[in-house]
Amino acid sequence: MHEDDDHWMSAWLLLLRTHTRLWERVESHMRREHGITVARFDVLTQLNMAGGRLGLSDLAASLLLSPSGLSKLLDRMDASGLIVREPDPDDARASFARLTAKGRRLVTRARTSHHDLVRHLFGDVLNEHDVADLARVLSKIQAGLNTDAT
Amino acid sequence: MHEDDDHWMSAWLLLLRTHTRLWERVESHMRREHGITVARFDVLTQLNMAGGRLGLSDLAASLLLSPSGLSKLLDRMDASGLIVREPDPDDARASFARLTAKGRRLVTRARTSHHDLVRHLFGDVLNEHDVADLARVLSKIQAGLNTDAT
DNA sequence: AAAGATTGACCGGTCAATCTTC
DNA sequence: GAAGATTGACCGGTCAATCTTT
Repeated sequence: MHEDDDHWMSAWLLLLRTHTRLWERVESHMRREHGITVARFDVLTQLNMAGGRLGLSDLAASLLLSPSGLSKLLDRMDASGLIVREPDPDDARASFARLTAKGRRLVTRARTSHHDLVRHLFGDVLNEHDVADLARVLSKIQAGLNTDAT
Repeated sequence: MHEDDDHWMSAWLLLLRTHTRLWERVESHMRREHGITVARFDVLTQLNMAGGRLGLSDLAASLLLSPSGLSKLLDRMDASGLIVREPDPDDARASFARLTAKGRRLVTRARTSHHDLVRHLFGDVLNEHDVADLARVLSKIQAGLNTDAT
């Protein structure tokens, strides 16, 4: 009841380590193959799924990103010609981000390759049972996070 | 066989999201309760486990951190009085990082609280079976990462 | 030449403060 | 006053280039 508590810590460290290594792999792949970071790809993906345009607040929420973090990311993506900002005609405080043609081309091209990589990283080593277990456990953790106000 | 491929992507996104939220929780806890970031706490923990002193290369490797990343982190921790650098008498190229008294006090104080938080985040929602499943699946993923040179 | 470490330029992110509009 | 967004100061991290020592 006292030494075995390390199970939780081991699980936490394993999760951290796995995330870091997976992230590195995906990041370097996207950079090498498409000259784009995952953060930018995620923005492009959200915009693409939303039909090409999305309000900044919605975008920030869907990306689990702070407003200021998004603002700066969009600055850099704007400078790279991947997106543009558009005013909201119904509310002068609000803005939209819109995919440029370049941004749309990039996300279209990168989508399949990214999908294949993830399938490779997970599918080559996990069976359906593994994936189900992973999803179940991670969902439980998330539920716990939403519940308690610690 | 074609629509079900999204299982891998869903798992990947769930892993990302869970990691992000857990990290935020732990980070804000450490900052609030101990005035320290997780990155710094991890350095202190490694040094403490090694008896107070560790070579920079070893430290970087154990933290899954690049040499330059560690160098800058140590600069900031040095400025905060948490560690000091020491020359290696046997190799003038190499350096050690050593815990200061302040650093040791901090890691000692924070250790229990950090441990309790992790036990809370995992232990309150997962049973032994869940943890075993999580560890098994994450280990499989890690093994796949080590194997392929993609 | 290779190894250990650092520096400069950059990316991505937070928080607190601010500005404008609602 | 609250909401949407941005800015400045900062943390943490990578990569490429560099310096010193081996």
